[in-house]
Amino acid sequence: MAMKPAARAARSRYEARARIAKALAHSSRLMILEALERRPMCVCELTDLVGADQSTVSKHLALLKQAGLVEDRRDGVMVFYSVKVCCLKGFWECIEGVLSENLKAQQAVLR
Amino acid sequence: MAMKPAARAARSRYEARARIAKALAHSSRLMILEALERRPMCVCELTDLVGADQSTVSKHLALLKQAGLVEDRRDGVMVFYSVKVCCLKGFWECIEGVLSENLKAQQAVLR
DNA sequence: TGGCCATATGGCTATTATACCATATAATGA
DNA sequence: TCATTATATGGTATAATAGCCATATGGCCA
Repeated sequence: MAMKPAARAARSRYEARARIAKALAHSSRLMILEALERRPMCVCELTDLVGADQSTVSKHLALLKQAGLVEDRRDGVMVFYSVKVCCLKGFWECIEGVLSENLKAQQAVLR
Repeated sequence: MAMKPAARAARSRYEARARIAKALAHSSRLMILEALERRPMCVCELTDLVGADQSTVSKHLALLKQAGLVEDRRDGVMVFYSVKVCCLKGFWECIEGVLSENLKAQQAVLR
């Protein structure tokens, strides 16, 4: 049976959201994002930071860019990436909130 | 070469965060979370909502529970799930913020 | 122009995620 | 106890992701 139009619209809204969440769902990308929140950095610097192959980091950056989370600006030979959105604070708070609640729950079990 | 202790600690913090983000990175799970923010629901109800196999929904719920995002309570034959953390609002705001900025950027290109 | 540096992309493999089906488990009531 | 209903789990096929290597691309300077 075909999905009703309203259900289909709701589904695609969740899919759009999930695409953003997926971009945030990798430790290297989280590391990159937090570094870029301090200041723009070139790929080489981020490659050092992450400690993976340059091509791997480049692909992570392409993915973050595709999600609209970062933007790039070429300066000579180097490409500098910077955070594009100003609303990641809520995300970090959410994540840290969950982690601290999980920790509390775990401690309650041990006690 | 071995990673320095500080770098290792930072990495594992990002991995913990990424585990939470991964749990949020699927449209069905986002749909489930938003539904559960309104009220607790049993698996059967969520199965109808999501429109996937019952076993699939059950696995999504197990994953959300494992991440510490929801909790379950058995009531007779049924199991009711509810949102455990109170900090998802920041997440939704973050996601919607990104989506609306992406939309703005897209419109600017067309103009 | 030719060589060099930084970055991006294609190709491949290994791992992980997702879905469904079949079936196990748990609780209830006849 | 047995059948029934709700949920969870194991198996398995397929798709998506992530990593590295090799190489292409783009810009700079001799």
